[in-house]
Amino acid sequence: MFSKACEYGIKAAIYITQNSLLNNRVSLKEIAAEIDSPVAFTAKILQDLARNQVVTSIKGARGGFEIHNPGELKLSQIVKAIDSDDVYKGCGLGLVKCDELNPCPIHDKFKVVRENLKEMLENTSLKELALKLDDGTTVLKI
Amino acid sequence: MFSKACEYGIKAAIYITQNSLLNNRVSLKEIAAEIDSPVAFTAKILQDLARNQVVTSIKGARGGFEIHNPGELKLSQIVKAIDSDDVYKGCGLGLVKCDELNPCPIHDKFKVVRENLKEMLENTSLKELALKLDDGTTVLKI
DNA sequence: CAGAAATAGGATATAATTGTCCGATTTAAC
DNA sequence: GTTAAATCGGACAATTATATCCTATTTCTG
Repeated sequence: MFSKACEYGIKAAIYITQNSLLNNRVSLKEIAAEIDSPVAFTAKILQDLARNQVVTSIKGARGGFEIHNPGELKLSQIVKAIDSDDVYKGCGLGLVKCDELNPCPIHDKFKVVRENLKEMLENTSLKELALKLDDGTTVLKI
Repeated sequence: MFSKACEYGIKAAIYITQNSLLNNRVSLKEIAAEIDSPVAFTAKILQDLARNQVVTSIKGARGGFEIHNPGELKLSQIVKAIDSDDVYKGCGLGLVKCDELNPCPIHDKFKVVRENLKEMLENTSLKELALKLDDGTTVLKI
């Protein structure tokens, strides 16, 4: 469904949020360890998210990553920044001009799924996901 | 959502079905032309689908491809054969052991989407999709 | 039986994704 | 100011996905 980069990006954002809610800045190394991802690859993804204003990066000693608007930040923004919004907006068969007027054969059936995914991504905030980590009901690795 | 190979596979299966319903066997070249896909790559995908008993391949002159059970054949079987069923069964964050007991943070929300996709793929027959091509309400390319 | 038309399948090429390495830069702390 | 701890960013490597090419094999047709 999502690329590996996007999976890492979501996990990283959730972990950063969990810590930002406690006013706790986290480093790349710590993030990668906590979400079980390759450090340098995760660095690229976080750079990308920083360029897209999803996370705030602070350089230098005691630097790291923060998320300032976890309640307003939605999963859709992360997915869009990393994978593009084709996953929840594009045609299921990859047609470029698939729409109501010129639909592909699975258009109607796929539209429901796609809308469902879109709503889910647009309505899920990073904050609510981080809180599930806080109360120990969910995990980020294994 | 699906790989390119899977998109080609679905389109090919729909086109083959449309013709099999008319007792019309179709060749690789014709399929590739009709769904606008690279010929040799499409050949590999059709081999794969043939190995998985999704399509029947007939070798030799006047050979080609057929689908014998379009009413019973579901999209899920094609997706599973080409992309594996992880798309509609796996964890949204790629965790190997994500389940009700040890869920990832997006587990509950993603489960709904995944189930939705799964139902759609398992309930959609190739026959019904081919019929939409027949009546001209849908297209396979552009 | 010979020839042509078709799929099968192995080898290879190209592109995209995933992952690594290292030097440059920034900044806090002493 | 110097040093250490960070991110940044460019170059590279490995892996997977996509795509092509060529030969072998099968089978219909004449």
